[in-house]
Amino acid sequence: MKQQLKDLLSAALAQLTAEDVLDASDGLEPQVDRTRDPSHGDFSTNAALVLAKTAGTRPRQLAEELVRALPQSDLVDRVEIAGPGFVNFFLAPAAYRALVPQIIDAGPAYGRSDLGAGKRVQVEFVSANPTGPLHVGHGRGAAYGAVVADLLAAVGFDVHREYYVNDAGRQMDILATSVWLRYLELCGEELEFPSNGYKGDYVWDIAATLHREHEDSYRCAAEELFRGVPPDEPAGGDKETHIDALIAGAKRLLGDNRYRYVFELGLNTILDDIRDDLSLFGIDYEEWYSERSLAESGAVNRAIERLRESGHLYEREGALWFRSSDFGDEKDRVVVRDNGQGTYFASDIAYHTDKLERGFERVIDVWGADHHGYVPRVKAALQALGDDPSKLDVLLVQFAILYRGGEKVQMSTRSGEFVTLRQLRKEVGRDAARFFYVMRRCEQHLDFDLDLAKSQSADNPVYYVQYAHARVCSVLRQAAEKGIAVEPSAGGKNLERLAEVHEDTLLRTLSRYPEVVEAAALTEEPHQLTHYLRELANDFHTYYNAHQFLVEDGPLRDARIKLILAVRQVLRNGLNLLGVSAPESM
RNA sequence: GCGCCCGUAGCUCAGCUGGAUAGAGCAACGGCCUUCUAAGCCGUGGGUCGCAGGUUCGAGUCCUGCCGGGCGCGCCA
Repeated sequence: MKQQLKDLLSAALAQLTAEDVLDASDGLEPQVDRTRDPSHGDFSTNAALVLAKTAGTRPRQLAEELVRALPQSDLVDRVEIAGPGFVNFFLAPAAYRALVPQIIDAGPAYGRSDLGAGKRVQVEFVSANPTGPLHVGHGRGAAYGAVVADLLAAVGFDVHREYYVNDAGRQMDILATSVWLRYLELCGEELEFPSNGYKGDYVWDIAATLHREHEDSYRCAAEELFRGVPPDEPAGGDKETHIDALIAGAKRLLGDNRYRYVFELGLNTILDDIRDDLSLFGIDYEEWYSERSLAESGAVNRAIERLRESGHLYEREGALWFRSSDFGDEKDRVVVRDNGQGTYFASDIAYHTDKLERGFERVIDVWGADHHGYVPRVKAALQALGDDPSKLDVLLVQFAILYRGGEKVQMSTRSGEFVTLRQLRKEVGRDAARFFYVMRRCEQHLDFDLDLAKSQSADNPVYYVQYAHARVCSVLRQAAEKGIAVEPSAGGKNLERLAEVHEDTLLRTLSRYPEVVEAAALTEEPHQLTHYLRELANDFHTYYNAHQFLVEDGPLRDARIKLILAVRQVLRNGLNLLGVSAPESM
């Protein structure tokens, strides 16, 4: 609808340009907006106000010219000029009613478009280190990224969902060592578990697997391992040097193959868990991209070489630095450490150039807001390598704070006492979790009220929307029991009987859905969709309470059933985009 | 100290990228079930849009400076 009005307006502007009322250079994109106040019509344009200055006329006078130049259309009932020079469009009621068969016929396709024209977009999200199960903090990025991806797909982009697996680096070595230490304990060795190790129960589980499959063949004496290792922090030492020494000891005592095996066992067990967890959360990826593969394929070295050749690297204090401050970063960054090891940043440079080399026209990274300081350096690297940094869009998601009984739920990752995404899903259910996570703008801190998410009441927005869907289904069941034939394919027949205010409101809301999906997709703001669905559900519940659907009057009944069929379709489509189920009964 | 994000009703948040008289939901109060699910609906009250300037026909929205809160400023990932 909005698009059709834009087309009409463009035609009028072209007409006025031809008449020399407007200058061709004025030609800006005509803007058509929904009105807030129904007395201002359905849509309005401020074109006359915007163009008046350059056209050298008064806004209201230009508005009159504009109205005169507007082509005739069945869509528009009448046009008014109001206020300082707004042109208000009042749409024909028939145009709204015609939506009902359009929605029913389109089915799941209603609201989808080809705006993206098949352009390839990559959305990388979650990408949590595979050092433990996903916790509730990851959940928000997961839900948010998934919905952004689905929205972009809905408006016609070719979307590639990707999880960057950080399967290299020290954190993984700490995990492998933690597993092995637990294994040694299972073998009967007595040892002091490092304060910086991973202490979660899942580490015991992986160790148990190792012990079950290989019994004592990975065992060595704990004294041998700990001999010469500098003291841990509680013992007055440094926890970092302590654990690094233990890692080195594990590698030495196990040898390459056995160390590798423990490492892989930990990685794969956790990765399988994450994959399973996300899948149960309704999230599946096109690709799981290994960080390690970047080093193994030489991509990291290639990226570093390209930076060197273009003169953006220098050596200092034994390390290799990237002069990112030349590209707006606040200081330069190390890419190769003095011990010869590449940094995480070096992998990330290679990863991001690889993304662009794979031909994505747009690359979206969903990160936790605590990583915001990292954005300038990645963009700097892309620019230094001659790539276009504007192709990369980093969406920073603020933290979610859980509340239970009005109290903050405490979380700490290392101690293993965190609340996992699995536990959350178990507690509030997938639907509530998915919905709550995307209810707020991503820049906004999220207060996640566990009690509310679980409550089966009107306060709970998920149930509120789902209940509207179930109610429609219930009415249709009743209709079937009464032997009332529903003919969704009967086109616009009887629809002129829809004349109640509640029906008007509902039709207007239904007509907005494609605009909402488009806006939510282009601004990467899923919350627009959750707000819309609540509104649509509200309009439906209001209608439900005000009018009987299964009335004696056959044609009226038919019209109303078609209307609520359309409502059901839009509720379904919207919930589906959010990854939330649309139950037939509740 | 520097950087990013936030500040709108008692609480949690929208506000369509600068438009017309700032909106929802909770919470409070008052109504509505012999009728398709009351997991619902209707009504009432509630605001210095953190503060001060600026930009213009027009600012909650844009620019500057303060104030308050969160996060970040590793050769960790």
